[in-house]
Amino acid sequence: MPLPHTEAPGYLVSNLASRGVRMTRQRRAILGIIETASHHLDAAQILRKAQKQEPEVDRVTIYRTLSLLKRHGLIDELDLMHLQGEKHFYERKTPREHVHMTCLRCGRVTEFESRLFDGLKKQVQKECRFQIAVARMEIGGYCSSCRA
Amino acid sequence: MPLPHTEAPGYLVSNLASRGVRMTRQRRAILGIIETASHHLDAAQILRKAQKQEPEVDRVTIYRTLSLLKRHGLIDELDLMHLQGEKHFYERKTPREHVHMTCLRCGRVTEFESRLFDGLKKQVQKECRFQIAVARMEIGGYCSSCRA
DNA sequence: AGTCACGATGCAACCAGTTGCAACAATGCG
DNA sequence: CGCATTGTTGCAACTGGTTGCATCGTGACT
Repeated sequence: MPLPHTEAPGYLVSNLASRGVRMTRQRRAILGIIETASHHLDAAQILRKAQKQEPEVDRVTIYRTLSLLKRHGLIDELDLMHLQGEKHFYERKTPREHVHMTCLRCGRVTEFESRLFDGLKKQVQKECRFQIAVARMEIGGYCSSCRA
Repeated sequence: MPLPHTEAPGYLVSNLASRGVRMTRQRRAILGIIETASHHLDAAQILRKAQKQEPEVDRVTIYRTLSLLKRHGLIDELDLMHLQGEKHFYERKTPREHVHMTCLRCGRVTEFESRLFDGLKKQVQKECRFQIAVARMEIGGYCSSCRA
C-alpha cells in the first residue's frame, strides 16, 4: 500500500533544521529515504538504501536517526504483530492516526481510519486523565482474501 | 496493578493437556509461574523463577512456551511502548481485551476496558472484512500524577 | 512394564536493536 | 575565515529474541 506524498520534498530536513537539529550527510540521506518511501520500510532496508548514497553509514546511525524522528513525533514505529521476527517498520506520521491490520497468512498490511479510534483516544485522555503522546493499535488476523 | 485470579490453579496445564499438548517438567513450571503471577512478567523474570524450580531450564524453552501459549490464545504479549529496551511482557488472556497505557515518565502501566474498543474491533471485522485473531492497543504518554 | 514415534529440549550461532566511548564535524562566534 | 563547543558518528560489546540441529523424554500402544 503506497503512502500518499502529502509533504513537500525536504520536509523532514527543514522541519528538523528549524528545531535546531544538526544536519549531517548521513541524516540528509536517511531523511530523504524515509520521505520518499512508497511503503513501510524496516531499519535494514533504510540502511541498504542509505549506503548507496553514503557508503560509510553505520546501522547505529539509522537507529539513532529513527529514534530522533520518533522523539520529534515525525514518524510512527510499527511492530505489525511481529510478523517477521522482531523487526519494526516505520512510516511518516500522518495527520490522522490509523489502525494497522496484518494478515497472518499473506502478510499484507492494511490501514484503517476510524472515528471510533479517535473517540477511544479522547475517552482515555478524559476518563483516565492520561495525556497521550503515541497511540498504536495493531491487529493480527486474516484478510478477506485469506479467510477459509 | 495486580491481575485478578479468575482461573482455577492448573488451568493452563489442563487446558493445554486437553488439546493434546505434551506436558514436561519445564512446561509445568513455566505455566505455574504465569498462572500465579500477580503482575506483568517479562521473559527474563519467568526464566529466573522457573530455574528456581527446574535449574536446567534454558531461556529458549521459555520463549518457545510463550509462543505456544500465544498460538493457543492463552496469553497476550505486550510491548508497553518499548519503555524498557525491546523486551516484552506477558499476561493471561482475560475475557475482555483492554487498552494498556504506559507512563513515559514513571513507567506505570494502567489497563482500561472500553466499549469503544470493542466497537472498533467489530467495525474492523465488518467494514474491512478482516477476521481478528489478536488486537493490541497500546498508548504511551503521561499519567495524571506525572503531568506538568 | 516395555517399546517407539515424534514432539520438546538445550546448545550454539544467529538477527534486531541498544549503549559506552573515543574520534569527528556542523554550527556559532570572533 | 579559523576556532571552539558540543552534538553526531562509528566501532565494539552488549541485551532480547529466534533458528537449526542432535539428543532426550512424553504419552500412546502393546
